[in-house]
Amino acid sequence: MNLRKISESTVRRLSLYLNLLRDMSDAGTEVVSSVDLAGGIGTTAAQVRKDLSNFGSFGKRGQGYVVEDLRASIESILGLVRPRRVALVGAGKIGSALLGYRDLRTRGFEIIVAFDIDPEKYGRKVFDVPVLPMDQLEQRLSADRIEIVILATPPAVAQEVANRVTASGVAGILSFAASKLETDATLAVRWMDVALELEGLSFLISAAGNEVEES
Amino acid sequence: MNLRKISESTVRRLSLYLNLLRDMSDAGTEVVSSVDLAGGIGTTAAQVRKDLSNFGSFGKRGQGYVVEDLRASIESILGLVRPRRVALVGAGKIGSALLGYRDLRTRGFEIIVAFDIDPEKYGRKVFDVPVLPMDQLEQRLSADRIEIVILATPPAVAQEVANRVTASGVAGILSFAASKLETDATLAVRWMDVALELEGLSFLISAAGNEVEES
DNA sequence: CGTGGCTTGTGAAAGAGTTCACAAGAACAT
DNA sequence: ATGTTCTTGTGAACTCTTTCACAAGCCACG
Repeated sequence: MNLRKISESTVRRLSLYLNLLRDMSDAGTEVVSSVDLAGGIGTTAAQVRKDLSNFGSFGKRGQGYVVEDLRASIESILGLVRPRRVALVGAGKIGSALLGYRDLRTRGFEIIVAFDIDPEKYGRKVFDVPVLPMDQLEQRLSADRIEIVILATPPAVAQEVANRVTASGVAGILSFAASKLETDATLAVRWMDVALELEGLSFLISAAGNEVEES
Repeated sequence: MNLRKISESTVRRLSLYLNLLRDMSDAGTEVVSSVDLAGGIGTTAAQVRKDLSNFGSFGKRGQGYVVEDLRASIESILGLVRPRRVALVGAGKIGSALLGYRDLRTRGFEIIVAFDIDPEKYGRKVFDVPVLPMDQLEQRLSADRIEIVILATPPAVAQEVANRVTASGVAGILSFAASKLETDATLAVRWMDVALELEGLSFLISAAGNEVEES
């Protein structure tokens, strides 16, 4: 084993393996091979083994991997031994949808609290999560030991919220605002952007027509 | 110029350039250099030029790129000359949020129609988009010449819907269901999964503690 | 207890993607 | 015209990721 730089693609695949392993676990499967795992997520067996080999040796030669054990190992690698404490900023359409999204909890993320500027929105609970006014942000992020913030605000205020969040001990941000965020290098940031994914599809669709042209 | 295999990362960056160029266009900026573009999305100037060089030559040496022209060129590359016709399957929490998400339209995607199995949901309009029962799916996908389907159904039915969609001339699917989809190779598919992104953040957060260990 | 069938873990090779570095223009001033 | 300054476009070098291929190990069965 040898912990170096782990690539983003490897981490992404670890998540996919984990999903698969949880399904297998529910289905009662006890042992799985790298071929099965590869087939289940659409990659190669060698890739699966290389991915895992970054973190140690989890299988038995000639046998494969014990589903429960590998599941637990990957959960540990991904830092999911206990539920992660998450907060949501922006209880608009997307934000509210996330509050009701039960899959988050089953996959190890607990939305503890939400924030919004709009008095129409704060002061009540949405799907059991209290929505608070923005002026309580810093205070509650620290008090509730929030690790990750989901940013579902209009793009115009995303940067400002990101700044306030950074100062409150939060370690990661998942942003639904397309705009780039300037943040402290210690803060992990990811983006989700529906339009960007659709643009990717649009490109593939057009390319299918135009095809290759060497020059 | 030389159209080969374009990498996913390149396409992703093209989207980011496009966003930036639209903002610049709105702000009245007329000319932009590869350095500016790189700074705006967090990459290097060489990368910007390499990305663009896949598709032709869009700038003037010594001068940079004309914002309006480059914007139009990238829109054309991404197949966004006219709005893409999109349908939504599953008008639940996430689905409804998407129907109200105006950014989609401004970025070139028009949700023409939505579908749901639940009689409580179909038969009305949500944010001006008609929600229809599932049994009209194939018929309307063809009639409305839908190019892309957004899948926001429970994971259990995602595969079944994907099958029905494939048979209706649709070219791409954007799925919010974590599960893998078996589809025709001609169909372009992308996934969005909040929990997967959170898992990626969780990994980075843990890694920050454990740090590197060479062996 | 040895042989055969199977699957892991991993160096080495191949393939992709990114960065470097510089020649080829383009505008402008003198 | 000529020189200066600036920025693109692009081979070549480099780095990172994936694939290949095989020794090492485990189990079952005779």
